[in-house]
Amino acid sequence: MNLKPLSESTEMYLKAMAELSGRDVIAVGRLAERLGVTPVSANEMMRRLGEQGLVAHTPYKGVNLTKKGREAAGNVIRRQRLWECFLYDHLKIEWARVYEFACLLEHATAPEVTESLAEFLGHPKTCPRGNPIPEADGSFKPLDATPLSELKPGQTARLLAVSATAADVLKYLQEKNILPGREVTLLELAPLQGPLTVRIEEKDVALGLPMAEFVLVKIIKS
Amino acid sequence: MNLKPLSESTEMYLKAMAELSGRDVIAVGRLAERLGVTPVSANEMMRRLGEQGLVAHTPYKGVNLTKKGREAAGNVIRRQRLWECFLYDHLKIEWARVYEFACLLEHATAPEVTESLAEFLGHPKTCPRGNPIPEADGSFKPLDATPLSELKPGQTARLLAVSATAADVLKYLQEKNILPGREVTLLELAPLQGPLTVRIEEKDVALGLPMAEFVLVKIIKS
DNA sequence: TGGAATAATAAGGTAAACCATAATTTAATT
DNA sequence: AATTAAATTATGGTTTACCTTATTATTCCA
Repeated sequence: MNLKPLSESTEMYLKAMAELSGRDVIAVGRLAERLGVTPVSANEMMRRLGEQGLVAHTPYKGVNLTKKGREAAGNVIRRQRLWECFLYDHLKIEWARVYEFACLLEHATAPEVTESLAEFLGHPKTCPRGNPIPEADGSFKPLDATPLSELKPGQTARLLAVSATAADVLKYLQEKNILPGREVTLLELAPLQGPLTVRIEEKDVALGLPMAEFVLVKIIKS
Repeated sequence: MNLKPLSESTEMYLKAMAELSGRDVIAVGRLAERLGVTPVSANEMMRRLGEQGLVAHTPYKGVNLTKKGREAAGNVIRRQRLWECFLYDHLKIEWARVYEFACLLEHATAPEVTESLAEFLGHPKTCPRGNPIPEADGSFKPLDATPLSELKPGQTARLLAVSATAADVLKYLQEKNILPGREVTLLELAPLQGPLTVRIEEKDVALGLPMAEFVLVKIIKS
């Protein structure tokens, strides 16, 4: 299938695209922002990935992963999340830092190692952030969940996953106990994109709207 | 200490130098050969590493690691060999392939991860190839051993370590059961740099002289 | 001491993935 | 329809680590 191994940079782009796309096209600008590069750089990269058949680019509309690209992205995400499990469960690395360390390792992992690791870990279904781990063939589907930002005041939900990846965001969430498995109740939603106040583990925590979008929940009580 | 992380390429050069140097200077040509680059490229790299204070280069004589370079190399080798342990003991990766996979991982391993891994593994002293694992501070000393190539016919020795790294060499050694811990007896040494014939695990095996230099033993019976 | 082999340097080139700046094109909104 | 914002393309530049070919310097050995 894949003749050449993908470059680290390529893998990062694919992963970002998979994490970003519900199913509609992705604005190249948003992608650039997420990866911390200029729109010009992201555009150049989209051309390259287009030539490799990994992404479909409709100028002025946006980009999308092709079947091949989606599969490659799934593989990268699989590796990443398996390493997250290992680092968290076995090496006892701090929850908030697991992502960044796994991100380094993911690009240096041969397929044989990935599958042996999955075996070693007992084929986990989710990473410590609660996100599902793609199958060995690269297939995956997005988590069926609601962003915390869409909760109505008074509703209670089970925290399913944190899709954030930025170290400072993860650090904040860890400190405030906003972790998968916990129960959250939305107490108040300030107007004008204001912060949400949620109750979690007996404590009240304020969350900005953008951060609340990274927190995925399943409503259990209205 | 180390402000910037070293590049992957830099790490490979340092590691190769540490593995190559008994204690005397290393000919740049030999280094180039080992790394599979041209002498010109290796020379350029030596200039760069010299500027960073990692190697001392005496033109027309050879290169040597500085204290700083040796420490950095020790760190790289430590990471590498810890991963070898993990891949072999826990992931059950084939002995001959452990080195190459660990080599990929070593460049993507943060110090926190290295130390947690060491802890997880129970602070092993040697890698599956029998080579000692440097300390957390990067210090290490070469194994006190004799190359198999220096044995006299009739002598028996305990196999301590395999310093080879090339995949095909490791594969051959694995197939012939030339592994750390085994007992070997040198049966015959053909003249003119000819092959050695050794008895190991009840079988007779022929080894070229260059390969025998990669096999380190401790003589136990003359 | 004179070559041969080895080492070093010089000069110019490649590829990937960035960058900035500026110009152009398209889309979206009023 | 005109304006503005966003996306794209064009140019030219940077860094790292390679490469080739050619030239010069040194060391070693006979």
